[in-house]
Parts: sequence; structure tokens; C-alpha cells
Amino acid sequence: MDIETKARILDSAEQLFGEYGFSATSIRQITNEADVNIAAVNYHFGSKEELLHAVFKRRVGPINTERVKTLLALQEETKDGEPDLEQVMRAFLEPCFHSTEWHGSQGAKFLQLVGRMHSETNEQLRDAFFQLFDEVAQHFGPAFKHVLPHLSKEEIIWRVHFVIGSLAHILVCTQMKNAGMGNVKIERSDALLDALVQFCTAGMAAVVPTQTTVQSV
Amino acid sequence: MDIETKARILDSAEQLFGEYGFSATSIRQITNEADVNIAAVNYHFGSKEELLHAVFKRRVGPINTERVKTLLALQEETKDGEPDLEQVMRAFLEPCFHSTEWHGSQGAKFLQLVGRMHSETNEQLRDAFFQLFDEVAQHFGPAFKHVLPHLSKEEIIWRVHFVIGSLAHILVCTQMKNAGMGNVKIERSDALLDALVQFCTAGMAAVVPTQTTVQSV
DNA sequence: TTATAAATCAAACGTTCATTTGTAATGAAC
DNA sequence: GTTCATTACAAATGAACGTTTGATTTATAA
Repeated sequence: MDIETKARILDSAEQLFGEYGFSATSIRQITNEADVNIAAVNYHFGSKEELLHAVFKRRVGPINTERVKTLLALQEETKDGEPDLEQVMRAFLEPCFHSTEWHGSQGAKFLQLVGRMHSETNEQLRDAFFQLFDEVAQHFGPAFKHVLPHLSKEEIIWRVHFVIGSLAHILVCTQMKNAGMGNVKIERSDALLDALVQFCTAGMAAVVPTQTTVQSV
Repeated sequence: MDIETKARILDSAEQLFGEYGFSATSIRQITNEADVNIAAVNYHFGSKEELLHAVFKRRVGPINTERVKTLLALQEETKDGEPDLEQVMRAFLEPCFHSTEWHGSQGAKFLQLVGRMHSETNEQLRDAFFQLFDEVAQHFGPAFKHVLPHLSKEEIIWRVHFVIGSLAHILVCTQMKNAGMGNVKIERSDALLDALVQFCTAGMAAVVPTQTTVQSV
């Protein structure tokens, strides 16, 4: 069975890459878990790296499509009114959490892998990964700029990175035992998403202090 | 030369672990870079994992000591006045950036490694790593609770994780090419620290919306 | 049924891995 | 000068790595 084999490999790879990382996961682990022959990975995907890329491609597309769709709907809806930072932020963050609703713990493992990738420094892996987010960046960059007109472009880039960092970190954390996150299961975590949205919205909206701030004491 | 050998191994390990990750870095790479015999790692440190632990122990201590010292000084100083969230936040974040002032690009590579560790899921590595931050958690947990009395303990834990995520992410990002962070070099990045402090302070201080929030439209 | 392509399989490829071994320097104490 | 613990070294250990091979099975179509 062709399709079944490929899907089983993708499932196992997604889970194991998320749990142990790319380098620390062997093709033998993946094929054992998927119950397929060891040669199947190279036959169906070409190499270990291409397998990783395939794992991403399967799930990132839908998430980013939802992000952009929500943003566009939002912009349409509020065309004549005030754009709302919190809504933009939610459009950016919420779709990530939906993949767990769609795919259960499998989706959660994928998010853990996504979180992991944000600290990946291998240029080849990075480039292939972040290229998947080009469309999102092109839409949300201007959107954030529009609702935060007083911030410089550079300042916005930094703050978006802070947001991404918070997101990536909890995507990893919520899959761990003993991460100090209590009993949060990301599969049912509206509260966590809300908290993240609130935190990031407030952070993005932080007022730039005047240059000669003399605070405290 | 005993001390020289150990220090050279630590330097190389710190740099390579930060750059390529723990699993993707081999002992051969480390010992070649350090120009020592391949057996030296196991002789001086016992194993690859214990070497990683030694890399942390060398630098994390001073950072956390400075964090706690600054916090205690702050609490002493403002004993009869208003505690200030931004000051607590700065006491938490700023010492991380100092290690680059002390050790230059070597310190920067270390910070990249620290950022990486936050997405490490290997339980053994995690436990050994986060144990190094127990003292910090014990001091800053109550401190944040004190300046944010209206937030629940759980909410504070989540928000601190958001802060840690932002911090870890930029520690990794600023060492990368093409991370979309412009030309920020963390060795000279007061502005980035300031931006991070502002973002995290505002995020931590975000008001909890009333339960029945009906927003937008 | 037969020809053709796709998928699976066991086995092996050469390489690299972390670690261990036994031996040779090194330097201080006696 | 001999002893002795420490450190350094080249060489080798067995295991695991990603990948390839060539035969074999399965599916598709003529």
C-alpha cells in the first residue's frame, strides 16, 4: 500500500522528530515505529531531510491558509472601522492551536516539532522551513504595521519575533512533563491561547518610552 | 596542560553545541576544534552529556547570581515604596546579555546554546539544565507575584513562560544569518534588550479581560 | 496470461559515532 | 634516580548511522 506507507512514515516521523529532534531521531526508529521497511524512507522521500520537509508541508499549509484567510476576512469586515490589534494577533496565533483539534495528539507533536525548528540553526533546514511562512509574513507584516503605526518597522520585527518566541516555547512546553506548566494539555487549551493572545497583544502595544526616560526610585 | 585542555574543550563544546545542537555535534568535532586528543573528553568529563552539563555550569552560575543579587538589591531599595514590574523584569533579563560583554562572541554562542536548550525534550538533559535555574525561580516567582497581585499563580507561570520563550528565541535568532532580525549583533544590543524589557513588561501587566468579554464587531 | 511498472524487502554498503584500551610522556615527592 | 599519580596519545572497540542494492512481491493494464 503506497499511500498508507507514506502516511505512516509521516506520522511516525512527525512524532519522533517532535519528541527527540531531527538529529537525535534515526530513520530506523521511524521505520520501526511506522512498521515499514527501512528502505521505504529513501524510496518514498529521497532522504531524511526531505522527509522532514514533507512532514512540514503536510500541515503548515492549512495553518497558514487559515491565518491569512482570517486576516483578510478581518480586514474586509473592519474596512471602515478601527482595525484591532488583538484580532490580528488572534488571527496569527489561533490557527496553530487548531491543528491539535484536527489531529489530536498527533497535531500536538507536530506543534512541538514546529517549536523546535525555531531554534534550528542548520541553514539548509532553516531556509526550507521558514520559506513555508513567506505568505504569512507578507500579509501580517503590513497588518501589524497598520494597527501599530507609531512603531518603526524594525521595532515591529523585533516584537513579532518576541511573539514567535513565546508561541514556539509553549508549543514545546505543553508537550513536556515537568515543564512547570501545570497540567495544561494543548489539546484543550483555550485558556492558554487566550493568555497568549493577551500577553502578546499587550506586549506589541507597549508604548515606546521617551529617549531620556528617567524612571523609578 | 590540564586546565588549558579542559578550558579549550569547554570553549569548543560551547561554540559547537550552540551552533549545531547537542546531537548534531560529535566529540570528534569538539576535540578537533580544541586541538586535543579525542579521548580527552571522556577522560576529563566522563561523557558527552556530562560535558554539556559542565559547559552550562561554567556560565549559568554567574548569570543567575547577578539576577538574584539585582533583585535583592531592588527589593531592599524599594522596601517602603512601590515595587516596579519593569525593574523586576530587567533584573531577570539583563544579566543574560552581560555574558556577551564578559566573553564576547564566545558568550553569544553560549546564549544560543541556552536558547536551544529550551526546546530540548530529552528528560535527562532537561532536568539537569533546569535544575540550574531553581534558585532564580524561587526568587523571581514571588517577586512577580508581588508586583502583580491581581494575577493568579497559574497565570503568572504562563506569562513567565511567554517571557522565557521570547528571551530564548532572540538568544538563538541574534546568532543567525537571515533570521529577519536585521543586523542586530547581540554583542552590542542595548536596544534589543530594551525592546524585550518593554515588550515583556507590557505583556506581564496585561489586564485580565472580564470573563464575559464580548469584543469586536 | 503476459508485460510493465510500483512497492517492498533483507542484506549489505561505507562511514561515523561515543567510548575504551594500553602505553607513553610528564612532573612532583621522596 | 626511582616511584607514582596524572595527563596525553594513537589505535581499536562494537554499535549505530543514512543510504544503496538487487531480488522479490504486488498491483496495473494490455
